[in-house]
Order: sequence, then structure tokens, then C-alpha cells
Amino acid sequence: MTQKDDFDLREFLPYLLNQAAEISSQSFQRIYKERYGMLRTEWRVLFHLAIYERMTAKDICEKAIMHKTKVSRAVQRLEQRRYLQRKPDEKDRRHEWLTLTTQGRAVYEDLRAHAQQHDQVLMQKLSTEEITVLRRALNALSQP
Amino acid sequence: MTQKDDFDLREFLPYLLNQAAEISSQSFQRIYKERYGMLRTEWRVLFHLAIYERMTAKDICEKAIMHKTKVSRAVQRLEQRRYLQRKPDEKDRRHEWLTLTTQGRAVYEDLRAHAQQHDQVLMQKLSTEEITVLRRALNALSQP
DNA sequence: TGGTAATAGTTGAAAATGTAACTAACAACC
DNA sequence: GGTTGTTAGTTACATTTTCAACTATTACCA
Repeated sequence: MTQKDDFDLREFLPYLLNQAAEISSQSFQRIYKERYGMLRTEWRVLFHLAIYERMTAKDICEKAIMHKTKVSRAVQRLEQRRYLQRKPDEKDRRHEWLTLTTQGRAVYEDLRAHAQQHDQVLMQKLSTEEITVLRRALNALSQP
Repeated sequence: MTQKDDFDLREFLPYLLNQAAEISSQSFQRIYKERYGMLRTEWRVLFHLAIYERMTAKDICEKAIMHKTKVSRAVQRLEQRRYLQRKPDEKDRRHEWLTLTTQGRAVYEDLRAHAQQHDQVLMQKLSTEEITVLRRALNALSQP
């Protein structure tokens, strides 16, 4: 199993990005999965609601770049667990305003602490300069 | 929808990495999906076999950090399309050696050209220095 | 040698995701 | 005011992925 081709997968950005994303999210995934039985889509929605306080599903789609069916289902599951509440907009009843419950916010606080701790561990693999450049580069690549 | 919490998702590496990975792989995905009806797991296996010439499923699992059932099914589909061949190891018949067919290699050559072109486009969003640091950082983060 | 453990790979059922079609509410134009 | 078009969000169905159990083969060791 020796390398033959001169093309190097380890320089192909989509591959590298995916690899790094998978591996670096594993230990955080264990936390939200084991402690709260949550999926990736769900913690993302939860975090957005905690950070922005009050959003419609559409807002979340745009901010988190998630498809509306993913958001719809994540919202359903978070509502079942009483982590969030829906309130239809009085002016335009197509919109539903979503906010976290006290319980949902408590779950967020716990997960956020773990997230920050997890981020610290990841950053130990990098120099300060690498972290700065990495964040800038990832943000640039995230613009469609 | 104004930011309330001081925690910034846009600094959380697993989130950023996932976002960048999703977005930057979309246009390449369209290529392998539309031209060859392939899945992400399949192009990855195909590329590994092209680059390393001769591997067992286990080898691919380790190199690509993919679960064995994913690899198993990707190999099945690639075999159905006659992109690869299996040969059981004579010494240890638990192992199967996988190699690309001529057709499989042709598909690889085509996809590789597109991959390189796609990478060029992505890199235009970054400076030379950012690219170097990014690759280094992603490789560091990919070590489990 | 025989019995248990380990390894490579497959399979089936359950869970999650993607796609497209759908409902409900509003907008706009004649 | 009624028809047509848009938008927010949901649902149904097909495709993928995950998880656990399975087969077949080899390794270990008393």
C-alpha cells in the first residue's frame, strides 16, 4: 500500500476539511448525544436560539445554513423535550417565533461549557497564529 | 434577532469546520453525483484505491477514517459499476485485495481533474500564506 | 489438538437525511 | 373581489447511515 499517484488527497481542501470536521467534533458529539440524546442538527438549533434569543425557523435556516426540513425536524424534537416554545406571529401567521424554555436554556449552558472546554483542547494542537489564520480562512470558505 | 449571548458560534472550531466543509464540497459533490451517480463514500474509496493502487477494505477504513460498513457498501457499489475488482488473499482468506479496473481508473482521472480545478477555485478565496497555514492546521486537527 | 479469542468483512433493522410534493397564509395584480 | 404567485413550514417517500449481530477465517494457548 504505497502511494503511486502524484495527486495528494491530503492537499485537497474538501477532503481535509471534512476529515478535520469529523474528527474534531467527535468528542463534543459524545457529550450532547449521551447526556441529552441530541443530534447535530439539534444542538445547532439550540445554540442559535440561545444566542439570538428569538428566531423563526427561516432565520435559523439562513444563519446556520441548514435545509428547512432539517430545521423543522430539529425544532419538533426540541419541542417534544420541552427545550423550546413556539408562538405564531400575530401579524403574519406563517411565521412562528421560537424561544428556549428555562430547561432548554439550562441544557444550553451545560453544553456551552463543554463546547468551550472542547475548543480549548482543540486549540492546544495549534499555535496562536494558526488559530487566527484558521478562523479567518474557515470563515472565508464558508461564504458560498 | 440580535445577538444576546457572548458565546460566539463563529469561533467554535467544530462548527466552523463543519460549515466550511459542507459549503466547500458542494460543487464537487455535484460533479461526482451527476456524472457518475456516486456518493461521498464512493469517491473517497475510489480515490484511495487510485492513489495507493492496492488496498484491503481495512486499509481504507484506517486511511480514510471511515467505518467498515460504509467502506463495505461503497466497495459493493463500485464493484457493481465495474470500477474495481476484488481478489482474496491466498495466505489469509479473510483479506480481500481491491484494485481499480481500467474503467475505474478512467473515472478517477476525470474526477481528479475536476477536484484539482475545484481546489483552485477554493484557494482563490485565500492568500498563499493562509493556504499553507490552513493545510497545516487541518492536518493537525485530523490527528485523533 | 481443541477450544476460545480475535480479525475481516457482510447483513438487517432502525434511525437520519434528502427530495419533492404538499398545506396554509399572505401579496399582488387585474 | 378573485385569480395567480410567493413564502413559511410540514409531511411522505426514497436513499443513506448507523448499530448490532452475524459468518468465515485465522491466531493463541492450555
